[in-house]
Amino acid sequence: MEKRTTKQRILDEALDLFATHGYDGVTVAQIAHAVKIKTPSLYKHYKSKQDIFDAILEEIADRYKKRAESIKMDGLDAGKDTELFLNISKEQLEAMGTQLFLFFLHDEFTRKYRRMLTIEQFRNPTASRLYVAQYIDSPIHYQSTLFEAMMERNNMRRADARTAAMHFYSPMFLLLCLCDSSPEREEEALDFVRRHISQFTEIYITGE
Amino acid sequence: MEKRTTKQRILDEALDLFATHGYDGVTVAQIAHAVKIKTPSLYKHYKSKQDIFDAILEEIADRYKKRAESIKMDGLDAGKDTELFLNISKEQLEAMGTQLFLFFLHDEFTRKYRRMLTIEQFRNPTASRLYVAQYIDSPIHYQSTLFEAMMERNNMRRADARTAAMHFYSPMFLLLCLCDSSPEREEEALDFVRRHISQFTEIYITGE
DNA sequence: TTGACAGGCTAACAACCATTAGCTATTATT
DNA sequence: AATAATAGCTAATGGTTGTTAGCCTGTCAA
Repeated sequence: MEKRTTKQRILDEALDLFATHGYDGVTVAQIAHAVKIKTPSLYKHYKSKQDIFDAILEEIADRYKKRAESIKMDGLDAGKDTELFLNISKEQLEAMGTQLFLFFLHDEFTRKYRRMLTIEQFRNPTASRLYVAQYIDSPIHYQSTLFEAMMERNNMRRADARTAAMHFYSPMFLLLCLCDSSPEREEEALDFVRRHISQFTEIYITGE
Repeated sequence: MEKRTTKQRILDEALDLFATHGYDGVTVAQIAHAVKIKTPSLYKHYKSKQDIFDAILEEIADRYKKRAESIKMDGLDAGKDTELFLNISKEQLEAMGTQLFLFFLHDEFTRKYRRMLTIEQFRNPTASRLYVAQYIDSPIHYQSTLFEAMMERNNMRRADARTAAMHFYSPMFLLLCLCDSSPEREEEALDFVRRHISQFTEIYITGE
């Protein structure tokens, strides 16, 4: 029963357009054309252009909330992943990192709405909140608790965990920005990610 | 004689508007109003709205080019700064880093056009090129040559210099993005910058 | 003094935009 | 079978947008 309703297709196509042209750079006619219906038919599903935009933001917020909850259910925050990190080889860690990076880079929905939030963050307070929460605060907080646990067990060089988290995450963030802007440099970015993780573990992770 | 010509004021006000609303979110009437002239008078100075935008991009490219040239004239790339880094205390380094960060954050022109490039990078190839060059490639390249020199003189832990450069720069980049989106968190970001540099030097810089 | 030009203005326009009204066919409910 | 609701369509509208035409005034060189 959960096919691919028109209402959902409107959101998908609108997101696709907003993600490169921004809210003001897209006309309702363009959205309708992408969905293959006539412009006025859009209004059978959403009461305005702004309403479509808001629905996309809501969808993003929902997905984020659900993901955050599922993380908290998997043991106290990063508890489960701490175990993983402890008994992992340097090579496995590198593979894990690149895989995560590739997911963020390639997953179509993730990628499109990251671009949309990047564009809209300066004029839409909700977009700004979501952008900061998802791409800055949340990853750093997650890595932070992970590293704190590892430091306590002496699996990691003792230092400020939040700073270490930033040292781990921010290169990924920068390379994600690079790839969003210049997708043709993906391979180069990936190479950077690998060397980054490798060098990070060499510096921060104790024992072999 | 180089007062503040109307032609230049148009660029300034247009940049101001483009930096928060994006190209499509700004009307020529808004620009004219900000300059305190009537809309059609704009066309005595620029032949179209797009022409105004292109002139801004050109101005950005010019400033960037000049800065790059002046760096290269100061000895071979980062040669001069290498000396500085060698005979600098940890505290001085920290102060230098925060000062540089604050300049990028507070300098009005720098800040506005960074925001504009952020918004326009996905639909304008020139904006994309400038964004990547100025905020990713150029800083990393600069830090890279600096670190290479320092490693050769054993002033720094030997490692891949480009990766080290990313470790040094990317947290600044992330925190700049944070402040652009949430200016009220500047103090927190600044604290992060300090701890980052402090932890970085502890890890990478040899000797005291 | 004359004349060219720069730089402002008002008036106007065609194109485009988001949105509404109202018709119709299909589907679901009673 | 009758009815209501859904979701598409065409046509139209009022407002806005970028842009042009053409007028007027002050400046300055010839």
